Amino acid sequence: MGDFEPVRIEQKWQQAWEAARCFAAEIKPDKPKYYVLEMLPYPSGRIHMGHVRNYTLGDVVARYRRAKGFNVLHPMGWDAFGLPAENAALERGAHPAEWTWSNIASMRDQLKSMGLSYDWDREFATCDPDYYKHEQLMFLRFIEAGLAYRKESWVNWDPVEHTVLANEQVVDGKGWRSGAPVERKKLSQWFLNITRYGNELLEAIEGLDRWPDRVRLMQQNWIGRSAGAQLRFKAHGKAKELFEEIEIFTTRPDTLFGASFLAVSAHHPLAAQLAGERAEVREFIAACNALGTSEAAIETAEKLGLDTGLEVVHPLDPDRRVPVWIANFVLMDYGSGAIFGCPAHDQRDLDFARKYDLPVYPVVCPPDRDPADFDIADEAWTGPGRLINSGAWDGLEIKDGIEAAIKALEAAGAGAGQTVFRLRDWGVSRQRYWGCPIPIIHCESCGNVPVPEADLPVTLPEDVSFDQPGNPLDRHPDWKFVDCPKCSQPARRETDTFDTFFESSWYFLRYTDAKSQQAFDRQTAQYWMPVDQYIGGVEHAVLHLLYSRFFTRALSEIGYLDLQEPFAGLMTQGMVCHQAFKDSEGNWLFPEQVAKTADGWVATESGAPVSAGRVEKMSKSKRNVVDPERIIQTYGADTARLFMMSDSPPERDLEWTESGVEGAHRFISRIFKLAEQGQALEKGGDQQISQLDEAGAALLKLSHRSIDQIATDIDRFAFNRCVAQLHIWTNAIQDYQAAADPDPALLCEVLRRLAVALSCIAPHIAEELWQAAGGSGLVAEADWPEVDPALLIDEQVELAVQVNGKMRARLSLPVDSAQPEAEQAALALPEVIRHLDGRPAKRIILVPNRLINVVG
RNA sequence: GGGGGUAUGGUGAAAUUGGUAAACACGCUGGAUUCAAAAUCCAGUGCCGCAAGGCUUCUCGGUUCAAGUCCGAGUACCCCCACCA
Repeated sequence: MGDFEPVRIEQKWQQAWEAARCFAAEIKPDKPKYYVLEMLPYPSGRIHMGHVRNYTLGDVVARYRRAKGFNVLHPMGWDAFGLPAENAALERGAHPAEWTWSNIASMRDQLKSMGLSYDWDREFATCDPDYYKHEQLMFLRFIEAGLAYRKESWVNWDPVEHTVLANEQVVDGKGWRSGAPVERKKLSQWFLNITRYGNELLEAIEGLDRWPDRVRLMQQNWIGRSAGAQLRFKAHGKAKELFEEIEIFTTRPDTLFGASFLAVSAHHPLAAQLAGERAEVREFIAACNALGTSEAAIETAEKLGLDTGLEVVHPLDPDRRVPVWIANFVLMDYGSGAIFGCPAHDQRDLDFARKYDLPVYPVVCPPDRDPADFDIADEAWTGPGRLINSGAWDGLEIKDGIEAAIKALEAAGAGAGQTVFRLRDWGVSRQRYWGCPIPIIHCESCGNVPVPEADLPVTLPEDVSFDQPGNPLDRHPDWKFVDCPKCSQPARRETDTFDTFFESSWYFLRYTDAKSQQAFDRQTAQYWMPVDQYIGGVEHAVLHLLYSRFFTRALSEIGYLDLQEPFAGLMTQGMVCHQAFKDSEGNWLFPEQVAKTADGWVATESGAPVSAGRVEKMSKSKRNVVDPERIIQTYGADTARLFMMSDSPPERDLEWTESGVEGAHRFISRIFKLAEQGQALEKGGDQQISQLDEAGAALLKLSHRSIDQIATDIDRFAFNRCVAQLHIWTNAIQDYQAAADPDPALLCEVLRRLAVALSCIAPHIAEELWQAAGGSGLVAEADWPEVDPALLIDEQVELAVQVNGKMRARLSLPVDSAQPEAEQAALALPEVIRHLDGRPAKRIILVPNRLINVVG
């Protein structure tokens, strides 16, 4: 056979799989279905190690399920809209479409070289009108159902990308992609009504039992439900000229008698109203707006307020007046943009009250304090206790106080119980070119008019220029000028496009029926959905994963399908990391540019010393990247795949090391040798495995156990254990082969079993092995081997023997030995006699087949 | 500030969920092979000790016949959210 040439072998088998159409999926009623999906990539141009890890994980699951008899759907496509294409256009003059499609072509080749078992017939790119036309129709249906609407609102404006960002896309007050501090701007925008499902999305998290707890918790926190009360303070005196009442939200209505001020946000309508008449208010609001939203700014920001001089009436005590302030720490977009301040039981309110010399009324007394002399110094009491100074509520626990307060408010017609969510509606308008056009026409007289269905899709014009910042669609000479579909008067197209998370919110449905004339066929989608195993990065815990859950519900509501949750199982993989290197001038160096010597790391070219930094996520800026293509060209895809699965459990970060890759390659080469040797063996055919000697019997037993254990391990995503078992097994096969008189029929049988198990992780070399050992057809289509339960049981087992809980000896006993025999054998052991030191055994604990502990 | 997680040899890690700690691999050491090297193969490798033996899962305490695993307190690092009323 000759030298091991991974690339040649791998291409050969990739062609064989394609010719046999091994991975094409279709509905098969006689098999259980299994939908494995990895988060679809953005076509940046080249695959990176994160992709390699993600798709290898998915491919192992897909190939394993196929062998186990499932009807597997495992598709791949491209999340092809997005800003990098526009940036490329700006920098290189390439049209975004051209740039994107050529990136897709090269990344497809790279993925194919990995030997992934995709049904490529279902591939699509979201920038294709054949894809996005369906979501334009969905959007119109959403509008009809009240799930999409347009409103003017304060938005997060990214000054670098010149577009609006969703709340989910603002991280630490900065754009998630550009990193630029986000500005506040008021714009008219399209929103999807995700809050309508706030409760459902929250409560259904409970049932997502095959999702990581971490992600479930993040979604719960993101949705952020809090129960409390909404209540209204009526205007008093001259305030009546300005407003009737102010509505506030609180989670602690029980502390209502502790209210010493009311504060509204600087963006509250009342503040705007006052700003019209008073310069000091205008100045204060401007100061609030200037304040950054970054972490540091918030930490150090002082609680600032401005007394409006206005007063309101306490809702449950008509004689009590409460002053109204404007405060910088009150957020307009949470609750009603106004709060009542109860300094005694809220630290922030207390700081504010001390600063502006407002009264502090304690209304909750801690359990261990006397109400008569309980006072608040500079720490608010937020713990448990009983109500005081609260009239009829005195003596109640907080929980009962809240209930009593809500009842009292309802009776007084001043408020009611209310639940508010942190989650806000999803703004989907983006002022960009490379996205799905929003199918709306703005008409002076008819308003926002949907593009008639017959006119869909609204496609992007190709002749656009990127010579200046902003939205090229808006600048296009004629694209936006159309007649109103209703009144035929000149009107204007919506020039915003959808947030790209719109596309990724339903692509998993399109895969089920990628050639459909509709978005997807309802029946077919119902067959394949939900996705049984979804795999991707944890960075999408609240963005894509929440939007997709919402979309699935929304699409069900408008009749596209009948499903609540799109992803039954979720696995979030860790990052691929590498050590970062810096030369003496502070420049980052690529791993290929450094070498380890006896004196430490040096630059290969100059020999100058290099400082080796932390092991961190591979990133272009720190140059600590390794190109998958180079690895595949050098070692082959099987090596890259095996390494990815070897050491770290999938959810943990993985450090890419050259020595680890070489270890993986060494193993693949050993398998190649096994295959070579297998070629020479006399094939078993129908011949029975002859009477086995002891070594043969042991190998057969190990083979059955390995198959059993590898199956369990893949089910649990314990791929590193699974690789360990492959090592143990392979070592044993080599030992058996090297020892005297191996049975060729047994070897073939064992090698075929090994080939099936191996085919999940290293599918190419597994085909080589399968063929050499006389397997018929392709191992990619082979069934998972049967396990003989009789071979999983030992006749003799080794038990640990402890004296007073300390390990003293080992003891070999027949399996399932009962207490009397085990006791007898243990007590006879010299180590036990010695450590008992003449004392009688008071108690003997037997853990069957595992351990015996003599207590003396 | 709130919520969550992690901590095991020189390194990545494993431990059937309370029952023989360190499987498997990397690295390292020694040996075989080689003119030499690479590759390959064999042996060793938690720590202390010549040995018998003792010690060891971040630290301290507890429960238990038995604790890496359970409980309490603390330390370090990581992640998410954050003027959320």
